[in-house]
Amino acid sequence: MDRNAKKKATIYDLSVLSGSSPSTVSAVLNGTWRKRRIAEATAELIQELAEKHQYTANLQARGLRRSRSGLVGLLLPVHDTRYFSSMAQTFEAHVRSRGQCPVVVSACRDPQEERAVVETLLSYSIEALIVAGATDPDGVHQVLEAAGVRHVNIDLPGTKAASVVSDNYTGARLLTEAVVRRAGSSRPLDAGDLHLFGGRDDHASRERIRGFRDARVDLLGADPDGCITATGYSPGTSQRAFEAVFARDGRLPRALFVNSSINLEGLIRFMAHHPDDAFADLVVGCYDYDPFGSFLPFPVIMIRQDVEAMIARAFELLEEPRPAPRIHLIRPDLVPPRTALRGPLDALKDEAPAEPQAAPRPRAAAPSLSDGRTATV
Amino acid sequence: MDRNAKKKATIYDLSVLSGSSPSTVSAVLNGTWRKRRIAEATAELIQELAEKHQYTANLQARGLRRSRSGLVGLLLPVHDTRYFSSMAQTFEAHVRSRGQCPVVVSACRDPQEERAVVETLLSYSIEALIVAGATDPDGVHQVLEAAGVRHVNIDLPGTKAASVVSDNYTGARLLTEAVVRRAGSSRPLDAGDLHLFGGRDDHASRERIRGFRDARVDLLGADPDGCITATGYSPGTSQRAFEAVFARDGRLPRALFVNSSINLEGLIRFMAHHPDDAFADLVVGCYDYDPFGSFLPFPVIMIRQDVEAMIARAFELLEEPRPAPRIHLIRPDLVPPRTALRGPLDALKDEAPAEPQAAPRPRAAAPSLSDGRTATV
DNA sequence: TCGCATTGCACAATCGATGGTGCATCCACT
DNA sequence: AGTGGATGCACCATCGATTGTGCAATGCGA
Repeated sequence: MDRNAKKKATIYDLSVLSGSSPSTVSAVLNGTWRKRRIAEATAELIQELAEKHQYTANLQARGLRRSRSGLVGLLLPVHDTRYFSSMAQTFEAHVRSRGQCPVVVSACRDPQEERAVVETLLSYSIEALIVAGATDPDGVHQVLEAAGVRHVNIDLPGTKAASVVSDNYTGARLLTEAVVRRAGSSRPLDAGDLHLFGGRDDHASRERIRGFRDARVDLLGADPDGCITATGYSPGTSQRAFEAVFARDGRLPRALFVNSSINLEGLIRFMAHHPDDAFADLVVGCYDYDPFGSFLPFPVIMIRQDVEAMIARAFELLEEPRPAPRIHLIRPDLVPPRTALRGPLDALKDEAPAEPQAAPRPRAAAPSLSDGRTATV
Repeated sequence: MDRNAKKKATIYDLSVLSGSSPSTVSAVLNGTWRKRRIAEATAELIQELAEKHQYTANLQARGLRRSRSGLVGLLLPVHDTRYFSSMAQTFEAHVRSRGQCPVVVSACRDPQEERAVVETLLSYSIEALIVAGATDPDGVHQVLEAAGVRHVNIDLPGTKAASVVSDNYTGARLLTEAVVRRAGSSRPLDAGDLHLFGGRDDHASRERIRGFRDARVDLLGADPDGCITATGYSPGTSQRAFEAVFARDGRLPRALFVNSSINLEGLIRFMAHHPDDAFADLVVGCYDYDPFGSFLPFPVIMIRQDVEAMIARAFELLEEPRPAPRIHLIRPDLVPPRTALRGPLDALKDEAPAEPQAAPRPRAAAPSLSDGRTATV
């Protein structure tokens, strides 16, 4: 209640209380006290006092002194995608299990913002950083290298640091093949019936486009122009791209390769404005897995990037003293339409009552919200 | 390249280089130099040197000295949900626009973890914290209050700090009404045909259940027992709950109120194992909006919590010197089936090429992945 | 009882930035 | 020349924790 924020206890407070010196207190509380031959009794006393006064170390001071912070960072392009949010979820679990503190920040795919965010993290003596989907991984690398901070690219590779990347070429081939097979099962598919939407000029998009083209040549015997539309990673732009093609051709292509779930959002925006028969025949392949995206009213074949494996590999690389700046490919999985996969949330302990329970009826008509503590906007 | 992480330049380095004292350098570089009557020429010299040597302040040292860090935190239960990931996205934009550094962490709905995470953040002299969907907001409050750190609950209210919460009662009524209307339009709906799944014993669930019950009585004239199954916020548990009801009744209820998109994931897991006719008649209302969830093959009416408004209000409250510990309700929106709403990603500048572009063909059959820098897993 | 090895701990420097205080210097004016 | 007020900056303590070093007290054997 008091605004007079009671200052947190410090080792100096405890040193006065215990009659020991600050250095002794410090040693006891950070576990190095045996090495410093502190008597067991002294240690116990200090630990009790610490407990009693709710001592917690000032990590800025510790970080300043040790020039390391216990922070491990994940730099994302954006949060609001199941691909990246599952990455954040997985990342946090990994960092926690190593007793460190995860920090997740996003940089909006803006190279300047990426650098700025990394500078900020560096100023907090971050210990390691996973750089996910960075627009300018090498620029970020430069900053991190100069500061001597370990880092690994993930999702989009750089040329100067180790990178963990989905096998986008193989994934795209698989996806294209699956889409062609599915769309061709009703009636023969023409090469011109298969379009790719989404992506920009980044490594992932290039590889996927390459896989798409190769598979199309192999399976449909041709690779006509005008069937690839780069829209960037933006739902709005994607929607407009679909609208444009629809306006031009009077219909959507029968088979779509959608470069990411963000672009798939563009497709459903399009969908919201068009009658169902625009989708009657449609088969979609989509890079990135989204559980609900897998259950749309038309068949959506997805590629699930193996986020768990990618993060695990990234942490292995962070362990290595001098990881080579090469690309580590992780094979993604093809996900048939209407498939509900488990995700990182399933790993959470005790997230729910052990067994589904019938909810108890409220004791009375307790208007728990109408007791004067509420307001409406 | 060098592993010998060149130490970052400090004000002491610059003080030697410039021939001024460290305090002068400090004043120049943090903008207080006019107040300290430093000569313009001195300031310019130091600024040039700083630029040249890429000086960036050690924020841990600054934080230690000033006992504030420029960090603003968001504590989430989980990342991997569009509701919370959109909250993170919105939060970051707000914090950035205030020139501070956003930090997003999750605590897995575990009260212990919540406290621990907050302790950690406190140790970094975090300046303010938004506590979202905390299982034990008052426990968290106690820790924060003791440290004198401003904070606001969001999504789930506490009794001791200001809270910004969706109007869950009204939202649930709206949603229930919409579901009943929709499901009843084909043939009359019986009160027993309407079940609620999901939630646990938290404020949001209680309010939603209250709204659900009230609406059901109003519209269907009864509120039979056994139609509410609390599953917690877990897809797996939800799935099992649907399976159990299905096993018992041989079918799903015709109308479902699903307490959150996490529970809706349980429904699609169920769906993946059952033939389509189990869903022929189904009408679902779901709390939380997920763009893809809105386009499932059966009608899904959703409630979109106004994350933008909630975050905005939360920041207003953080401004206030002593916000009262009351609940601020934000009205959520009813979202008809197959609706694609804009989200925080739409606010990102220049996320894509201005106009959809045809992708250029690769210059050659450049096997950019087969140049020896790759590996497959 | 002397000497030497432990044992147990205190001292003080240090990490980098901040900000209150105070001391020269210079100019203007009487 | 002497006084007074700017002007421009240096000095130093401080934030809290860490860690190398050193010294008193104790124990033990000779």
